[in-house]
Amino acid sequence: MELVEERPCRYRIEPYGAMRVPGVVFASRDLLADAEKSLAQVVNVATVPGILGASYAMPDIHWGYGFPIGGVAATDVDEGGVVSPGGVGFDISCGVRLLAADARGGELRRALPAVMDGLDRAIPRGAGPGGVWRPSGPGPLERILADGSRYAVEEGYGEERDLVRCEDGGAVAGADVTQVGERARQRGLAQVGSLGSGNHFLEVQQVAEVYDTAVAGAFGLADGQLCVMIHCGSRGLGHQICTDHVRVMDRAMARYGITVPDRQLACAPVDSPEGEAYLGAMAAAANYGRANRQLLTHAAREVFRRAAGARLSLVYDVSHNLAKTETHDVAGRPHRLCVHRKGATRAFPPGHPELPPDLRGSGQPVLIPGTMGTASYVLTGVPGGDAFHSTCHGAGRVLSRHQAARAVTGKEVRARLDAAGIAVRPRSWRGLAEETPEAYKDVSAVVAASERAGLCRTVARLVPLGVVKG
DNA sequence: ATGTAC
Repeated sequence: MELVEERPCRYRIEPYGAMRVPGVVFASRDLLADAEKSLAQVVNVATVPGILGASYAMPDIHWGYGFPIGGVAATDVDEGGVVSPGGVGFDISCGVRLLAADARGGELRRALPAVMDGLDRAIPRGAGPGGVWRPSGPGPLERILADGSRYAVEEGYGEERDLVRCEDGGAVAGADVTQVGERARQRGLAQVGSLGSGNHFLEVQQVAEVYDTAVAGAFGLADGQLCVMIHCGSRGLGHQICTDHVRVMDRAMARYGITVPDRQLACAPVDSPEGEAYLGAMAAAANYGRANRQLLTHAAREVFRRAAGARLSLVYDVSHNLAKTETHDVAGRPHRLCVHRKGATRAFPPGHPELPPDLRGSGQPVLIPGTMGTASYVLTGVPGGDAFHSTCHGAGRVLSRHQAARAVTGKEVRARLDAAGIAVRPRSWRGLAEETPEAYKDVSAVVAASERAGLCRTVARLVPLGVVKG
């Protein structure tokens, strides 16, 4: 694979074979060590029908199902462009929500153990069923799928600002609940308001450094401020929807004369029945994901109110696993695109019409969850942002779960976090070992490369005080 | 990521 360095942190793979567009990789050489398999996936994605611009990879690229994680691919809806479930990923609408407390870290130091104990009891997590809210039947679940966190707020689990500061105002349009299968519903019913496992977490954090005071202020953040970050997705419901629709598309591809170099790139035209069915189900899963984060927000707020007398206000909520219909100028003409972001975060620039009025001047908040025990970042979109206004989403694994669990025990990880002054409330020792920081790339290097590549600007760095893990 | 295998 030949990577041509166009400028710092921007490499190009010239089209060859069935590639319709080049590959463009934003990263430093260091971050691309051992990236052979995922770069081959960048090349594969460049062959999908209707792809426009390039097959993009973010600095945190790693191997995924069909499409790389850290990949962005936009297809032209009006030119036979396809949608692919593999371009979104199994955890549909996995994303991050950041809340700012009306207190500085130091002010709550004495209350922190009680807050952590409260969160330990209040936040359902780990694999399998269990959530803060059990819908009373199919009716309420359908409302969650159709209206996302708008429904949760309507039911009393939030406030108006929670919708203003959430991507898409709390709910993606176009959810089609009839495309959510029975099995997905069954799995979803039991998991509303739960973290899940793996790299998902709820952290109590403190703003450790502000790089742009004005933008941070517009977001509602200041130096020393206490925050809560929630990283989770659509649990078994999104996973089941992905499984179901991949199967349908795998069978339908031949009918549309589509050939792809890897069956995991299964796709269908955006305007085909299969494409519309997937997008309708995907939107429903996205709404489930937002409602999930909203209900966890409510649970965390109750804990902070009781244990510390503190309020939590939403900074932003943004997904990093989603396909969106967006209009972008390409070669001087607006195109209606299906933008797949898989392990990549939308990063709208200042002035973008879809931003709420109070964020128009600053750009969209981009939330980057760090590895357990390390920093997380708040970034913002920039004018002229490349890759259809997208940037990185996190650190990215370098050790498999098995390798990580062999390298360290959960108790060792806990001891290290304790020594660093970070309170951890794990669900399992094994899970803690699998998430040890050395299993991941350095999130700071990922963020630095993203900024160097011109994809975003760094606004603030947050460090954890307490971690709630699945 | 995921009822960590259909």
